Amino acid sequence: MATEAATIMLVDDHPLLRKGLKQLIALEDDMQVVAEASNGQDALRLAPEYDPDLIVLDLNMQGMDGIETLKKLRDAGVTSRIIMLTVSDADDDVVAAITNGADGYLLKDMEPEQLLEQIHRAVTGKMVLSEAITEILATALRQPAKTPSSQLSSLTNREYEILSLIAKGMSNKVIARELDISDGTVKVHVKHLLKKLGLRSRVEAAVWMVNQQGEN
Amino acid sequence: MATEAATIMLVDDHPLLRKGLKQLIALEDDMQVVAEASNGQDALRLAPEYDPDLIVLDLNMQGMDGIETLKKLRDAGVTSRIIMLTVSDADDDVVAAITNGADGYLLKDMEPEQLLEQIHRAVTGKMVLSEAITEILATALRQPAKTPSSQLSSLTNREYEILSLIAKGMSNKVIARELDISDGTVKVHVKHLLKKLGLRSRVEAAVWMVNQQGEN
DNA sequence: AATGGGCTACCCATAAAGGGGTATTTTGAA
DNA sequence: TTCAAAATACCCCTTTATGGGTAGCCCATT
Repeated sequence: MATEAATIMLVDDHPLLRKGLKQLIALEDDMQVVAEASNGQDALRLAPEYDPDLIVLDLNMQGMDGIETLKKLRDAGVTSRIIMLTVSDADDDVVAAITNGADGYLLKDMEPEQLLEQIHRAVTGKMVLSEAITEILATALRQPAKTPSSQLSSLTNREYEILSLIAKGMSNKVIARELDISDGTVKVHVKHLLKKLGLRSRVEAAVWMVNQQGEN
Repeated sequence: MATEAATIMLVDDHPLLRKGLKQLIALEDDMQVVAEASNGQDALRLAPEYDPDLIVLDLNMQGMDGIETLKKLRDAGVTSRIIMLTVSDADDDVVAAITNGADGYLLKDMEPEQLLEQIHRAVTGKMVLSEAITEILATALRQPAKTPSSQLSSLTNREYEILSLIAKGMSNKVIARELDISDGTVKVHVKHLLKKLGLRSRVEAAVWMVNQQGEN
């Protein structure tokens, strides 16, 4: 990476934005765009093929959204640095992105020079965050009660109940019998609670919950 | 104990369950709840102080679990009769409870009347077991070989390593990449470690491991 | 009356996990 | 050196889990 130019893949469903970003990056002789994708599926296919140093991922895409793509990329073993690029500064998105393995979160309304500089920093392994984003994260961190990544309080009673049972190692079927509801319904609650907490599996949920309980 | 009401201590981390059980016992004029604890530590402190005739001990508690609490109580010289109350009918738990000095093992899904009757029997010195439990014990007795609950020490280095990663919430695929082996091999190790520990799923394994780590 | 959240339950699909087996290679201890 | 355990990797199969959708019902707020 020292002598060779850093490889970058762009993932955005707006051709114009990709083109602009590509030209912007082309100005730098130590970075080059080696792949482009207009959706999550293509990104998943191309990432392993090109194994870029950096992936710039749009958060707001049709179909598979950025967070979802991010998750799947990490699941697929992609170790490239990944920064999210978006117009949105929704708190939840930021937290979800970071907790799902994003290395940065930049807003599209940044000045091009600044954006380029941040991409530089990202390539060198630093976590990059827009100023507005750092505030959001800082705010989230200042609230000691609920952890940044996940709000236990955002769960409904039922979801919390089911999370507790997961943390005892129970399967959906067992939980269903325990609560006297169908296992399909349990699945729905699990689905929702995983999304709310930004976790990828019941195992993560169980571990997280147990640690949570242990701390209090 | 003949003329006076039998004294009982409840140990369960669910306040609701304690309350319900307490009210249930309050219906009987020959038994009274003299102490309550929501965790193993409190139980260890209160047991010598109140020296109850009977201790009803929840198996599935956060932090120090029921089995561990049971061991420590016996180690501390507590001679009260102790019955385990639980939702779990995991074979190993039953065996572990009995071999560690429990005088009974009841399931929480019993009918209240039946539960009360069993508690009565326990106070009078009889060993009480849920029906489903007796079968498990019988089966276990037929296989004298392997020791009760769970030996971390019986795991190979690789198995322990993988168990630790499971306790971090990782999937087999992720673990495979982490250790640079095939995910099929990870499955084999998981299979073996679950069998050795007498657990039914990676979630149980994760929870068990996290608790294990928290205690040490 | 209308809206929305929460709970229930199902549909569909794919991915992950679990449990049995065989087999090769490596490693360490007898 | 010989043997057994450990680690690796695959085969088979079934079960669980996950993620998307629609939809009805209840209840509270508007």
